[in-house]
This record gives sequence, structure tokens and C-alpha cells, in this order.
Amino acid sequence: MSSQKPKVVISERTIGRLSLYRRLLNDLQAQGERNIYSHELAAMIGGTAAQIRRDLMAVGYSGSPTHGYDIRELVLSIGNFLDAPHMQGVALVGVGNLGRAIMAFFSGRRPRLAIAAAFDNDPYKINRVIHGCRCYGIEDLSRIVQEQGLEVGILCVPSQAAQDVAERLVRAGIRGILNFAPIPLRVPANVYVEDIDMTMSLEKVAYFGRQHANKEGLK
Amino acid sequence: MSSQKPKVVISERTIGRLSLYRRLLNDLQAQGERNIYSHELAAMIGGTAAQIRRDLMAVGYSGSPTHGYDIRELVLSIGNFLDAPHMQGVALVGVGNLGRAIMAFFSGRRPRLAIAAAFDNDPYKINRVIHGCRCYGIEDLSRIVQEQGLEVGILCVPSQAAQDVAERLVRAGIRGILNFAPIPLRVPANVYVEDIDMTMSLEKVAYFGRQHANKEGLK
DNA sequence: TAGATTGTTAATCGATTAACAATC
DNA sequence: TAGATTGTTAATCGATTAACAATC
Repeated sequence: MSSQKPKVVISERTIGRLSLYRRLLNDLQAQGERNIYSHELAAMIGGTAAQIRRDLMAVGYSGSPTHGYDIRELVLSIGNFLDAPHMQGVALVGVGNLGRAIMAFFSGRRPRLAIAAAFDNDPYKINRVIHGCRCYGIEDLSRIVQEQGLEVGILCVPSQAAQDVAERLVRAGIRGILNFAPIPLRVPANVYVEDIDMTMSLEKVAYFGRQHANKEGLK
Repeated sequence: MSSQKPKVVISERTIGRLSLYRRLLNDLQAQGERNIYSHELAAMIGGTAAQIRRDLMAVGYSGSPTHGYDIRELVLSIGNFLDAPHMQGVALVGVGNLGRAIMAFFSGRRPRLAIAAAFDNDPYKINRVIHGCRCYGIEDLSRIVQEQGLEVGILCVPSQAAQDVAERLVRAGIRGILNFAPIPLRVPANVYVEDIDMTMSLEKVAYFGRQHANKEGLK
């Protein structure tokens, strides 16, 4: 017996773009818009209409040649595709400046994907409630992750501690890590890691900004 | 008369990886390592040796078949390639939780690419010095950017303000923007934008973490 | 020297773009 | 209906990987 779903592999970029589409569509919906064409969405994000149509095929919702895509239904379809059928709790480790800013950033933004617990090894932070989220000691990580069924980890500890904390998260059962520490993590193949390397990004901006400025200089 | 440099176009990913290589090599150098082979570096970052060799070709430094790459010289070569011949000052706009965390993060990290001025429209923040950096009102943006010759912008204002601030940065002469606001910016073609979209990244982690966990469940 | 690694080209892979019949 | 847009396949593009002669 073969698998029930066709099980098409969707690229990381497509998933990222779907996340972006949904947010833009939500805004449009809030503004009272009812439907949208692929080329209109493309103009908003600076992409091509063909790419958006291909991305939207993945979520299994069809538009109409005469009316484009129904925004409300499209948002729901993207949600069905992107979101888990259940709530996914997030564990954040490292309640420093960056960790607290991230907690503030995500606070109240996505209820189905909210930071449920924070962890640090600073005794002064343990048991405090920061941006609506309780802070625990690292030694409680495994217990809390399992008790609360947390599935996603955010890593914002200093580089030296990152690999150790990543391994603790994996041992606790976490299968997806958003890593802000500017070093590569070694994790098993069944764990997904997304790196946000601010130093790398800033250096890219400095490099290409210079190139672009030169371009202008050369007319 | 043709251009003097061959002017090979280097991909964004290569530039990003060079930034990472340099950081890892710096750490190795601090640990007393003298030289390294491409496959050793590959093992550290989880890439392939061939890719690293190809990336390093771009910086114009050659290794030796017998000794690999001299770490000290390679770090210098990557620096020559990646860094501007002059200091590049950075203007940060939006001194909220995230903005302050970013200021703290970059404080003292790269002297040649340091945040030189911060901007906000909150009168309470203006003229304060935060993480060693003075905060100005938005209305002073253009003047300060030009006086100090700032070249790079970091945008961490709320989404609604992002497009307006981006345009102010461009008018002030900024040609590279690191954008933390979770919306696409419309800028002229001679301006380079790198987006750090934390919401998108977290949703990717939630999605693929789930897939990876399922993979395990299916053996 | 022998042998592992390098620089560099050719083959592969995957994602984007173009094209177009089907559709409302 | 006529016509613009859709879903979907084919062509293109670019980046990664494999291969291998040159090299220390």
C-alpha cells in the first residue's frame, strides 16, 4: 500500500514565501480587500507572478481566472498547509538582551506558535516572568519541554554555549531550532536548524551596498 | 580601455560563507592553529570541501597541496576581499527592544563596521547614549549620515514605519539596508536590502521541524 | 618520490522563468 | 463571447557537486 499523500517535497524558500504571503494577505484582508491576482501580489513583494502561482499550487488552493484568489480562503489554505493541526510551543534559551527582545517581538503575535517557556542559567532571571513568559533554569529544560510538549527551540545564548544547549534541546525532544548564535550547530539529521546570523547579514549588506553604490558611480 | 579587474560576480551565498569562514578561522587562530585543509573546514560547517575551495578562489588566495591554507594569511585575504578599504559606519533606526539588543550585539564586535549612530522618534531616547552610541531624532538622520559618512543602515522600526524610514535612508545616501521589519521594502535598484524576517524563520522551523520529526516516526 | 590536496573545468542538480492550453 | 488569468509543463538559469590534471 503506497502513501496516501503525493508527498511533494516543498522547498525551504517556498515555505518561507508562503509565510510572507500569508502575512501580506492578512493585512490586505484587514484593509477590506476580497481578492487578489498573482501579479498584484508579485508587485507587492517584488517577485514574479509565475512563482507565486507555483507556490500557491503547493497549498492546494485554486484561484479563478476571472477573480484571481479569494484572500480569505487563501489565508485559511496557507494556514492549513503551514500550521500544525495542534499548538506548537516554543522554548527560548538565553534570556540576554537579544533573548528578551525576541520574547517581546513574538509576544502575542502568533498564538499557535508562541514562546511558552524561557531558560537561562542566571539565578537572578530564574522564576521571573518576562514578557508574559516564565524563566526557568537550564537544568529544568528537559522536564519543562516534555511536560509542556514544546516542539520548537530558539537559541540565543553566546557562541561558546550554543552547541551544548543545542544538544540539550535535541535530547529533550526538540526537532526544530532557530539559532541566533553565530556558529554552525552539529545536530542529528532529524533536527532542522535555521540560522539567523546577524554578523553575516550585516557584512553582506556592507559588501553589496558598496558594490551597488559603485555601480551607480560608474553610471 | 577595458576594466582592470576581471570583475567576477560573486554570489550572495559565497559572500555570506566567506564571512562565516573568517570567523571560524579567527577562532582557530586564537587557539593557536596555523593551517587548515578544505575538508577540515568543511567538517566544521557541514559543507563540502569543493565548495570551500571554490569560495576561497574568489578571494584570490591560494593554498598549498601539502599544507592546505595558512590561516593567518587566509584571514587577511578574506578581509581584503570582504572589507571596505575604509571604515564603514552603520546607522541604526528604531531604538526599541530589538534595536537596543542589536546595538548590544554589535557593540565592540567589528570596529570597522560599527553602529555609529542610532535614530528614534521618541523624545525620551533622543540624546541618550545607549551601548556606547548616541541616539538622535529621525529628523537629523540625513545630516548625521552625511556628516559621519555612514554607509549602511539597520532598520528595526515597526512595519508601518519601515517603508518611510527606508526611503529616508536612501535619500540620505545609504546603499545597503539590513531590514528587520517583516515587510518587503521598495527601494531603487542601486540599494541592496537584506531581510531578517524572524517570523518567517520561526514558521520555517516549526514546519520543517515537524517534517523531520515525522521522518523519524516513519523510521 | 608517492600521495594527498589544490585549482579548475565538466556534469549534475534544483529552482526560477517562460510559455501556453485550459478556464471562468 | 472575448480576454485576462490560471494551472502546469518545458526551457532556462544558476549554483552545487564531481572529477581530475597540476602541484607541493
